[in-house]
Amino acid sequence: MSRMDAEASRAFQLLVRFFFAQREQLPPPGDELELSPAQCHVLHLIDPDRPMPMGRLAGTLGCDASNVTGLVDRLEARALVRRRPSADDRRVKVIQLTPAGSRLRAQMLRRMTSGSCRLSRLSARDQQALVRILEALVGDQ
Amino acid sequence: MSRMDAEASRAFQLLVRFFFAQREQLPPPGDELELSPAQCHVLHLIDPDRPMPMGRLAGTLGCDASNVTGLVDRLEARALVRRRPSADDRRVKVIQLTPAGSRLRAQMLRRMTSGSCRLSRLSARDQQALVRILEALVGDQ
DNA sequence: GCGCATTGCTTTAGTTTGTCAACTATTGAG
DNA sequence: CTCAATAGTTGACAAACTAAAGCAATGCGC
Repeated sequence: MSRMDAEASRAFQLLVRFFFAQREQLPPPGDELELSPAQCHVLHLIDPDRPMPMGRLAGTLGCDASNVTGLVDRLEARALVRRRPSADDRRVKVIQLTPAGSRLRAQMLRRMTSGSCRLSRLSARDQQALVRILEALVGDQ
Repeated sequence: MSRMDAEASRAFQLLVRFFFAQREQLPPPGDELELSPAQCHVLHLIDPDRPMPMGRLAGTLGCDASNVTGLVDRLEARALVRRRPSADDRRVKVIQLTPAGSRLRAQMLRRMTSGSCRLSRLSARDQQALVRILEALVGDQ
């Protein structure tokens, strides 16, 4: 394994570890939030101001479309999300946060990135560097 | 939301996106590897030279111990992993890669961190910075 | 030594997550 | 209009996960 690959391998390992560590402080179990990790991700991905078609959701989550159907079913049953037919294409259904969903999302984001959280204990410099590097990694879109 | 929190929130969002993007290139479906994401993570976490007790596995994955039982069951059924009683404490079972498991792990790591992969397209400088920051984040252990 | 709470793992039962294949409805190309 | 492609749903099933109960080993207090 070359020098670069070793570095990449280590970075990858650390990213995975960080991901799981972060998961711990996701849904304080027994809380009224009570969202599964997958549901958190869906909620996280939908900007309150920019509803998202289910297909794009499946694409971003890297999973089957039929899986998204189930996820959205459960979120819709809890009135956190609404299916709306697209004006452009009647096959498409756009997922929109309800006010309750929007509130819950904000609360979740606050909880994950404030005070007690690992991320906010980094120096401002390191936080910016991290964001810059990650943006390069995901292609920014 | 303060300046710092915005940065942390963005970093978190990017991390999740990277995680899902990376997942795409995990198990080329229909491949002989044929590992589920969860199985990949277990395999990834076990260093061939340093077997790991199930409890620590559960801790790192941030999931219930009984879940790890199932994961290890399936890996053991495919002879990628072995349960061995610990010498120190007979309650503990340490998980050890078999030669086949070790080979598969190496192959997986190679595939995820070489050439085509996003991580290896970062500059060496950025790779090192990323590793340094992530180490601070996960506490290094 | 003896009790007794604790720890590490498994089992059972139940939900959620995820895949695949088949289906419906809509779209768009020819 | 015909036909292939696309968006989403359904049904059947495997895998991932949790909570609760249970078992064996540990270790602490006495």
